[in-house]
Amino acid sequence: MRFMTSLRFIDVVAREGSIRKAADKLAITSTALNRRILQIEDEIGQPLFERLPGGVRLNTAGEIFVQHIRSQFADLARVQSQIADLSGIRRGHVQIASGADALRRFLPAAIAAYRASHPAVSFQLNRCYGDDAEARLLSLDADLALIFNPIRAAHVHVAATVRQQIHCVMPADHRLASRETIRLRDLAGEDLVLPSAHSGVRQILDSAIFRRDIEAQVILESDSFEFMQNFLHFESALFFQIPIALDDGSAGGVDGFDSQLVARPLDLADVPVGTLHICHLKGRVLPVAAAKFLDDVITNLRSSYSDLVDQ
Amino acid sequence: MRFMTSLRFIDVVAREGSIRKAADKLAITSTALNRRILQIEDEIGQPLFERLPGGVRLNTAGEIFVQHIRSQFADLARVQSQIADLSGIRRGHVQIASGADALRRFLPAAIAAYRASHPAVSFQLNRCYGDDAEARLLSLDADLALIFNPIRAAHVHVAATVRQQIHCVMPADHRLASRETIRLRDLAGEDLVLPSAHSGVRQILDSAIFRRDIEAQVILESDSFEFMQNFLHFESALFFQIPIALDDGSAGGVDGFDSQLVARPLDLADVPVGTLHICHLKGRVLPVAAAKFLDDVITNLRSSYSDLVDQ
DNA sequence: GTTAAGTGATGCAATTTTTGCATCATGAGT
DNA sequence: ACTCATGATGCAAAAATTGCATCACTTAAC
Repeated sequence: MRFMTSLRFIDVVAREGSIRKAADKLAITSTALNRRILQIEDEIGQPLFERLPGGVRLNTAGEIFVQHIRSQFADLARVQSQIADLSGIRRGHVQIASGADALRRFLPAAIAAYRASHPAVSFQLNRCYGDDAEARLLSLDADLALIFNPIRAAHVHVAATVRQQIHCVMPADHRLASRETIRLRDLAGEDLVLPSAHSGVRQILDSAIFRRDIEAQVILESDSFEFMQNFLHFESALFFQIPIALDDGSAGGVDGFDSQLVARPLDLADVPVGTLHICHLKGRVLPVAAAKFLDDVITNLRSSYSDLVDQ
Repeated sequence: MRFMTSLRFIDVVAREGSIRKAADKLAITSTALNRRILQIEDEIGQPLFERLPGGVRLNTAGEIFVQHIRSQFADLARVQSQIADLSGIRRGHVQIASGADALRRFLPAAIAAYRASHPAVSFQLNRCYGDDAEARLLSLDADLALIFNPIRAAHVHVAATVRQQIHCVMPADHRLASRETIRLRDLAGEDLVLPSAHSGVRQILDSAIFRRDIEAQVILESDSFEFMQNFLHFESALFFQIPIALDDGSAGGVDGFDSQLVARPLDLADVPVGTLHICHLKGRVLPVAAAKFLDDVITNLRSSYSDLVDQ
């Protein structure tokens, strides 16, 4: 898109924080890039960047303008996918920011199913925590976000939510494996494997465990669910996930280990139910591909979980 | 704005329906313009215009794209006014589509009052009927619309409404001038001066009068309220307006005639109350100037009319 | 202090892009 | 058949963009 070049350049400079670095990335000289920026600033009538000794940084006007630029790019993508839809083939690119939970099992299956009927649609998945995901929505680096977390930012529109009770995962021969539900007091003396501090699961667990002053040993902390789950086959411990991150119905674990692990819900009396939020930026018209994929996701979730709430 | 040139060109071509005419208007050769369009179409990957023997016309893809272009321009205007606001002075341009009613007295006063505190804001007023106004909002040729009419289009957001009872205007010495309210049956045998068929006032009157089969003589029909009102000083007749089009409180008519005319409301039992809608395009972020002016308008209306309903 | 390494800005020449002229091909109206 | 309009295209002139070399400046390290 020739006519967007200057705007794209400004976006890159804003991200890189330096004209020279941005120029490298864009494969042009810093001179040319510098002049394009000066020209735009001249046309706007006000500088967009502060010149610092170590580079450049957006000023307030620049923040406003760059946000405009990003929304133009996002809208252009929507227009293109809409135009492509006219010729029958759905093209497009869907960018998703998701927590590790939904990335494990749910999204791979959902995306594959969608691509089966729309092979010209490509996807980009970025794993991130709640704050990141919301920032990505705002900067239009993500079309959709799946966050197991309270939503903080006002600019996020929640398209649907699923209530997800935290489950305790353990080897099938663990002494707690026979319980229907796990009480927090049962965790006393146990070895725990916990997700890292930013995780929504962790935050719920922390507030529940610390409030009750349970004495449990945290032997391992990781941001990789896969690592933690596999670790359990070598050392007996407890770790925690929400249903969407577990195999739901599909017989046999992906990695061949899962059959030796069982998941039991934490008792609702001890640990509040969490909520998975499916969101996009408020007020935004999504590209066709993203909008339809969102529909599919909600449909999938509705068939898998009774606790789906549209909003 | 150098970087918007090609897009602006496409917009003009779409409006003119001919590359050559658009080129004239843009003060360039048709060759250059033609090539820019071919280049954009090449980048989009699909033609945007149908080539007809008498010129060009947008195809479906073009409709989508031009709508995108217009929203880009509108959003750029918003960004510029927002950036200008940072430096203390509010700059901007507010485009208003309004029926003749509000254009008479209310908008001149409202705009003058606003400009008194923000002299760097310019205005463009276009008089039009309901359908036009809604189309202008959609094509982003208008930021705000004041329509005395039912709203038909789904893309319009109604920021506020004011109920306005139709008044009958007559010479002060008319036989009906002594009545508190005018009944429709009083109009039998009278000479009527009616606004033209597209007018909201006319539509309400038509359905009320025709339903009751009143035999009144329509001696004059015009789309100019000023003409109709002044006509009454030369020939005795009845004509109709809503309060916002009449002098509200300001002593002495603008044209020096008004003191000899009186307005009496039509009885609510005969003629339903109409609604003035103050609207903008749904989902749109208005430029600062337009948003603040809208606030002012609503504040003004609230102080003048008790029947204001925010939405 | 002094130096070195990073930054953005600027004059000038080479390059690329855009523009305008002349012209062609096509279709509608007369 | 003719005229008048339209958009498309080859080619040369004009304009804009780019890259090189260099300047002015700040920070960090020595």
